[in-house]
Amino acid sequence: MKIVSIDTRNSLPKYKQIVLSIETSIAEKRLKRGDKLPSVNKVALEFSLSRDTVLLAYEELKKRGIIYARLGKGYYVKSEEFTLQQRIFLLFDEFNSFKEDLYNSFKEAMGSNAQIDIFFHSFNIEVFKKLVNENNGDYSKYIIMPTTLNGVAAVIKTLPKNDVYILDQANAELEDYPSIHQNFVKDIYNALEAGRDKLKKYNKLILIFPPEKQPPGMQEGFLKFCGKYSFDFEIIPDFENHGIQPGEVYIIPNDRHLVNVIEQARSQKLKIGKQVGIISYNDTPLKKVVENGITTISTDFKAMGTILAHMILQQSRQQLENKSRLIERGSL
Amino acid sequence: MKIVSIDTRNSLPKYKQIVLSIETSIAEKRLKRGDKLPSVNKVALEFSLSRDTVLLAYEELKKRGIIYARLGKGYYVKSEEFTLQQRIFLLFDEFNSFKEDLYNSFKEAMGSNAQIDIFFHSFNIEVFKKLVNENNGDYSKYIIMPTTLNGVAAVIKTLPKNDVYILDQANAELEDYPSIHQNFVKDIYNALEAGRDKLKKYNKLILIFPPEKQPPGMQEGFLKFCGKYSFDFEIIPDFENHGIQPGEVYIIPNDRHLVNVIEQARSQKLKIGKQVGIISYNDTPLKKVVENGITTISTDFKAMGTILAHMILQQSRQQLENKSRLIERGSL
DNA sequence: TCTAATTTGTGCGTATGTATG
DNA sequence: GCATACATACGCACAAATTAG
Repeated sequence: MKIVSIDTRNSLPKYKQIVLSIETSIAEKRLKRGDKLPSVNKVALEFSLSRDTVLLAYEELKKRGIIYARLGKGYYVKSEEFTLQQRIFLLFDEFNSFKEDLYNSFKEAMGSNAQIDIFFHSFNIEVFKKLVNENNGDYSKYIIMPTTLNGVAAVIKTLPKNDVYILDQANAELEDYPSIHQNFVKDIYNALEAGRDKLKKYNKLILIFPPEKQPPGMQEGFLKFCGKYSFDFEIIPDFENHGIQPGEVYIIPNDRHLVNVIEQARSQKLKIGKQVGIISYNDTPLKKVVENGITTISTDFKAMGTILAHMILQQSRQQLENKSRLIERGSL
Repeated sequence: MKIVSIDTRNSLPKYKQIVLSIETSIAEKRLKRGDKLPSVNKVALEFSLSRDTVLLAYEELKKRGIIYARLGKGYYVKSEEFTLQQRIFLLFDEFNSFKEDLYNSFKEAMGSNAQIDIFFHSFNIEVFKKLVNENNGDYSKYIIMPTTLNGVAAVIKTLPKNDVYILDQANAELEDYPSIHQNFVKDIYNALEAGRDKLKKYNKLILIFPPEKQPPGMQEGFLKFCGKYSFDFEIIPDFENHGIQPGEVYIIPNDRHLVNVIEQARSQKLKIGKQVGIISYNDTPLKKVVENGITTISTDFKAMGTILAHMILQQSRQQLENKSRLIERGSL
């Protein structure tokens, strides 16, 4: 990694890019107090810049007290303590309430020295491509939630490799990038296993699974569990006027379906938690108090945001699985 | 074929001819992403135009996201796809689930020919100022939710006057701008009046009101209603280990407090809708099925988004109050 | 001690976009 | 449409300090 790097596509003024890249080098400990910076002439020559542009950057750093000059010798690092302003590109799939916890905890953990811009691709690859292309070069970090979109890997690879983080979904083509994601296969399997004692009083598992929006791993883990423990099962894409048979357990990723199932159960006078079981995805405060509480399989989005921020601040590059658990309540 | 060409006999305004000829050049691949446009001075000189005319054209192209400027260098092609007629700057206060409906209905009603970028000021005037300044000039419309921040008016006034829309809050200093907002005073007053028959079986109204986050009008309307109909009342900033007396009605803008109140009522074995009343703010699907349904005062955020989009598409400049209503359910 | 090469420091001119009146 | 001040970027010339030979 070089001390100075500039990108002509970047809309940031060149002298500011130089300032930023030197600050980054110091923050990442590639430059330490007393180290000599590359000379003005060298930098100008290497990047085909005017001497004055480089000079402007060095003067700026001098003004901020980060470096000092010795006439006839060179520029040297004076201080390692300053706050580096980060600009973060955060690309979500869609606007929904589960992003709220993630965003807030991420923002909080990044502290005041980060500006975070949020974008949504809405499961549209063209929008995805456009957003990535148009913002490439303008940010210090790129955090991307690719979800189940096809063709994302090629687009992501056009971004600066060291500044990209993958959120929420693992993907074979993106395994070189640091990431924090849910393991959907494992999560649903483990959750069902954790609730197996309670599942025994039911005789059929039904997954409400609209395939475009939900990650395929969910289905895979569900099938794996049903196979292993010989449960009768069904996968339906939607819950519309679907009568409920006593002894069924519904696994419901979407909250609108959850409301439908509860209302249907009530209209059939079926006791939730006795004759019908419900497992919902993603915990929200209200689920604690619906009926006798709704059992949820829940990834801790708050933790996801915090861990992501730490990974960025400490420059660690890991592939982490975000913890998920079964929160047992009265509905199972 | 030149990049820019204008025809004085043409009735089309000169700046629009420039816009059109550059768009054509891009469409015909004579200009590609990253290419430099002829400088403002050159074009002005070549066609004997005022610098301002050329500037107007280039600014128009910038607003549409087709080109961008590098200070001291020139204008460059940013995007080769410019089916997008509108680029919209949407500045929210904070990320929360009620924005979801608003955003989705707005996006839907704007149709495919709009790109919407979302930002959050998090109730911080410095962040607000920075976001507005940095993006001033890059968008065709600016939609802003100023909330209760002081000093926003001066910042907003730096934006192009005809392209600004105010969301969710009215403000005396911003009354010249088109807006769609809740009338918090009227909404809570009318809602309570609508539910007055049911309120009669209770003897005290309690508003849980953390003053920093909630609009002051809410408190004003509450007090007005209590005064007019001689209700005993109390305003508390938080609900922490607050014992419930039978006969109390809680008006709860925040959902975490809602959960606390429900749990407290249950632990005191008080029947919600009989001995304790609850009115919650903002409807969500789950509130239909909590207890026997939670009565909510709810602005239709979905309608707000749709109306906003229509206002923009039809270039109407009105100050509208968004409709709000009391959704009566079992909790009152 | 002299010289050449390297480096910082200073000054001036020109071109371009940005902002304001 | 015109004028003016300002920020960014590039290029050239020259002075002053340091270092290596």
